[in-house]
Amino acid sequence: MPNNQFKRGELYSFITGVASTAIARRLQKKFKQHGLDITIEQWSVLYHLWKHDGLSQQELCNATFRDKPSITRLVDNLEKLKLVKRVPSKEDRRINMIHLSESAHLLRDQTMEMANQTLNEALGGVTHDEVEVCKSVLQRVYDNLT
Amino acid sequence: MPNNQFKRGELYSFITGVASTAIARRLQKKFKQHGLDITIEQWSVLYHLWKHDGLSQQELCNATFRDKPSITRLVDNLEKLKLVKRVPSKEDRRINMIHLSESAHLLRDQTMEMANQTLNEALGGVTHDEVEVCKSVLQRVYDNLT
DNA sequence: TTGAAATAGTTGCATAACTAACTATATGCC
DNA sequence: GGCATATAGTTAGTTATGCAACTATTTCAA
Repeated sequence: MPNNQFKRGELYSFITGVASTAIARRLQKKFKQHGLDITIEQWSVLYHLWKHDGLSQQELCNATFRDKPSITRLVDNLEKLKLVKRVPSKEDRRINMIHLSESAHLLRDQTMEMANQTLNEALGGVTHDEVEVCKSVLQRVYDNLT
Repeated sequence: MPNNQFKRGELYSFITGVASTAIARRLQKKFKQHGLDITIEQWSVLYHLWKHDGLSQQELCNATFRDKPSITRLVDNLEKLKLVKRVPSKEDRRINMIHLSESAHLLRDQTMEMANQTLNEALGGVTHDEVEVCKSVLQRVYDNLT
């Protein structure tokens, strides 16, 4: 058995090791099975644009917990796929507003259904309250490290 | 408020967005502030070797929830840093046993103290029970997806 | 015993992440 | 007005991740 020295490490190892990649990988696999060839990270950006089209890159950074270079490249790749378009703001020329293309809009329902199905599967046997505690813990850990 | 269609997406987005990279990167930043210049992923491998030296790469895959190429490359980089050494098994020549170097042993106490301190900080205001619920939810999500 | 299947590990390719350094535009103080 | 500072976004360099295809070794069964 590990001694006390390792207790915190267990939790860290668990949080970053389990939750992150397992869910993402599974979702991405499902996407591919359905002929949708985008990465889970690209999906997470589209996800926020589906909720609110025309977000700036900085707003996408905040929404997805990513830094600016990460969003720059994700938007690059989404533009290559013709799913989004950068539109410079007229009020503030430093800002790019990211707009969904027609095909990105069409992708939405299909993708949402698939994602919800997979996430329901993943959350089988977990109560709503437990989910809330889990989210709360993760949020506080995140905030504590800021 | 997002409509129902987005409820699961919120959770997914939260778990993978927050827990995975955001927390890991912030921990890594803290490590760096304390003069420890290894990545959080390298640390997670060392962490398991500190508990049990001489694990095979496959055992490290299981322990860290990573695939084989990831471990191959992490071990590559740890070897470059002279922190570990691959030792072929005599019983089964397919297997590499990963052994800690002297400097890796020396790193241990210093690192553990710092990691525990940082992780305690990260878990400030979170009760033991909440942590247990969180771990339990993540474990079940992981199991559901396996 | 020999050949198929399983297992351990590596390599190539693509995407993504962070840091640091950079450009361009906007803001605000003197 | 003009210069310092802040903000939005990009680029370069390093590390990490996933998948698919590969080699080498072991196991097992016809």
